[in-house]
Amino acid sequence: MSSDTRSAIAGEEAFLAAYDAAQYPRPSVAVDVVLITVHDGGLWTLLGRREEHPAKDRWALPGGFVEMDESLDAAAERVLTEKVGLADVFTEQLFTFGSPDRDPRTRVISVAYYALVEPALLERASAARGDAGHRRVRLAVPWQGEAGGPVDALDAHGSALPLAFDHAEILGMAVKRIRGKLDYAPIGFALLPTAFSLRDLRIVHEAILGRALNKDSFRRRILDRGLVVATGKRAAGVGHRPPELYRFADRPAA
Amino acid sequence: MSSDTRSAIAGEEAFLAAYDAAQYPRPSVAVDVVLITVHDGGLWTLLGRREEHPAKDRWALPGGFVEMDESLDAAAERVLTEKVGLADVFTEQLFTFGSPDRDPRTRVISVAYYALVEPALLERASAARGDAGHRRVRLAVPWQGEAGGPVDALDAHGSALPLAFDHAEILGMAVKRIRGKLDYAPIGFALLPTAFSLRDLRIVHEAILGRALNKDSFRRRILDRGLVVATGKRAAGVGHRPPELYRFADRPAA
DNA sequence: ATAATAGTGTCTCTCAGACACTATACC
DNA sequence: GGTATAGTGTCTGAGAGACACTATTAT
Repeated sequence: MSSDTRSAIAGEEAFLAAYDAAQYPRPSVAVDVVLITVHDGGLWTLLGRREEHPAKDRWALPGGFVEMDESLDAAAERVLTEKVGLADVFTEQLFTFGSPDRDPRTRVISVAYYALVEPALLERASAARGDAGHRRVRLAVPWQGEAGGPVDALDAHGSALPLAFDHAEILGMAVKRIRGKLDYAPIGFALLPTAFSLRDLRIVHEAILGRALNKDSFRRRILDRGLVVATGKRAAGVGHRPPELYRFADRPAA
Repeated sequence: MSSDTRSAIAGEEAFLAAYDAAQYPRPSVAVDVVLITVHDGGLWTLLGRREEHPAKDRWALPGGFVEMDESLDAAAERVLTEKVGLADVFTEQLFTFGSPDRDPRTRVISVAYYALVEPALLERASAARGDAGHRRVRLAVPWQGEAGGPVDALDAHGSALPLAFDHAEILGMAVKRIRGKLDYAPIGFALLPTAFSLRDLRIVHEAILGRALNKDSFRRRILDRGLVVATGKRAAGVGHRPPELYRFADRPAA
């Protein structure tokens, strides 16, 4: 090690020792997770009714503050495990929301994530922790394509639930991102069980895109890309000719 | 106003008055801006040599801490004005980087932005504030398509500059995002002056994508989409047949 | 047998790449 | 006139939509 390098490191150590992290005011940083599933031909997410102020009695995404020693990804995973009871789920960072007044308590910057999960898993996780108050709710997207904008969450009667903070915007950003990504990334598979028919996959795509797709060219496009592999099995008891079941090519057979 | 609503608001006010924002440790939040321009057939960005610890003598993106009363977008704009001397530039949020150890001082979460600017503007801004130490440097992208990964910044001799913190990752994310967005968003125009030839636009696209494009089908694709309008003017003094100059259809003629 | 969906074959349309050809300003 | 690039016309191949047709299972 050169003398130059040694003195440079000593300089840095001295600097760090003298650095006072508390000298500037700092915001709180949270993660919020948009958990998306496809069920009954539509998009659903998981929301919890807030029992405390602020935004008491409004519906909010599962979230939590980022610990000082965990990465953002780790915080999102922790929220999924602790608040929803889900692990090993496809999760990606979405966008960071940081309006100064988005939370009335104090400055809270929220790093939003989205996660994709098959309906059966979400159902099980949601039922197992019903006490936490999280409920699966249907999304109503009021725009076409990738226009973007806030998205409503509907209760069982089809009325829009009151959402906390800017969570309608976060939901909208999640839908926009997933729609855009569907074209070139194999994200449909994260929303399906290991074995699925091409019809299942098409319904997932249609739910994400919010429009009907051509049955024949969808089939050909998916098969031509080689992303799915036939399992040789067929669905049973469907009331008509049973479809071949496929699996995602990068996922080992069950 | 109902009695219920009144008491709910009183409850929230009491809650907020009692809320102690300092009870949990909080990270610092910064914005870093990847300023991208196309020049000489390649991608360039603006970096400054750090004069202080940490990462002294390494090269860093222009950035700064987020003030408590400004939005993230406003912080990015402020960095562009104060540190680079640029205003009214196409700017979008890129990604948020939050590894616990990315900055040795303390926990710093960085919300990265990218901005697109035409080379003449950047040259002027960079020259006018040469004292700040920001320099335009060429980017070398070591991967094809949208594979992603860190990106090198080269000095005048073509050697990679030592970059501060995780800024090589941030640069990589910016290139990846711009490559992906080029297909469906009219971002090429932000990198060109008001009037430009289709050749200029193609060179911008080629620099972003890192590969050559077919001249004829590029021309047709751009014209068919109706994104550009002929100005009726032609370039002069180019040593060969002068091309028609176009302008972006959504931008008024100069 | 009927209903209902799975799955195939084929035609057309659009679009991108390839390539040949003409056009035009500067030297 | 030579050179370099602008710009056009046309062919081809890939891929998506449309549609007719056959296949197969449950009832």
